[in-house]
Amino acid sequence: MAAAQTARRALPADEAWGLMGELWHVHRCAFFTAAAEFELSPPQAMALRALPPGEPMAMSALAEHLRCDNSNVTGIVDRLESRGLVERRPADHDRRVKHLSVTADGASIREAFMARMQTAPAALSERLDAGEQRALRNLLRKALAE
Amino acid sequence: MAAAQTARRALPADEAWGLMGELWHVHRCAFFTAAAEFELSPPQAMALRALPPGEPMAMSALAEHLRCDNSNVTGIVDRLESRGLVERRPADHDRRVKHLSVTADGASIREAFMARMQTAPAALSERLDAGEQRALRNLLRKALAE
DNA sequence: TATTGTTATACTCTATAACTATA
DNA sequence: TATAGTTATAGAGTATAACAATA
Repeated sequence: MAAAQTARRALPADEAWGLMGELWHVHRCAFFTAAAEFELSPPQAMALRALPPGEPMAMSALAEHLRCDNSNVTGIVDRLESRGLVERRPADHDRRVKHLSVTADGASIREAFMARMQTAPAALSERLDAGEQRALRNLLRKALAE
Repeated sequence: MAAAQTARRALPADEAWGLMGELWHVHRCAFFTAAAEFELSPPQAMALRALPPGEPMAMSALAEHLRCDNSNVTGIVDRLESRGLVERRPADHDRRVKHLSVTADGASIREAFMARMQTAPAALSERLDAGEQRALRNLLRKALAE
């Protein structure tokens, strides 16, 4: 039992996961910084990211995506809507459901925000050479395939 | 300019970073779930993680680590202290400074929490074979060296 | 009756500014 | 006077429960 735990803990995947935790920290800070630049709170930024232009989403679907209760989404969307970044519309098939979609302003901020987020930190782009970067990308592609 | 941006965007490191964003999401959920299991709010869990047993830390240092204002730390530590997980003590060299340290209970919860967090998700431990896991670990070690 | 979204409530996190107690 | 931490205040996120409109 103890031996099994030790073996489990010794998996390179676990150490890789721990190292990714550090990158996670970096990513987290990058996310907060980028969100603040656009005057978005973290949940607002997550919501905007979850709303690709032209793909309306129900409030409950957004709540599921944000992993929070429906009731929270009301306030988060209220604030995005008051800034004119998203809009609500009753769904055609069921008038209880409200469909969210990004406005033109929202789409433009969304794109700028996501472009800002997609630049790798120096740890990746400078400390790894081109071949190593490709190797890392390929391993992650495989891990996340499907 | 546009060409340079395109070149920059095409770096494998950027794509790797994007893929890591997905893993980040997984890690984020794992973190929230693990924190909730121990009835810790996310900032409380981050604070506990920042306090290795036997290494007291000033309130302001913890604030810096959590990247929030000093005033927030007061409340976060209040709640941890009321559960008996950490304790405050005026520092010897300067009685304005308060040193935080985990109690025995705090250290035990901290260890369990961190053990819970260090297990890699299936995406890493099952979809990659042992050699690939080692390769991933080595690349991340290099990226994060020092 | 069941479901979608809202409202009400209570607690936590967050930043700013004013305060205290030390230095 | 300058600094470490606290308190006061206000806004935002969170969950639970009760509610409205619709199905």
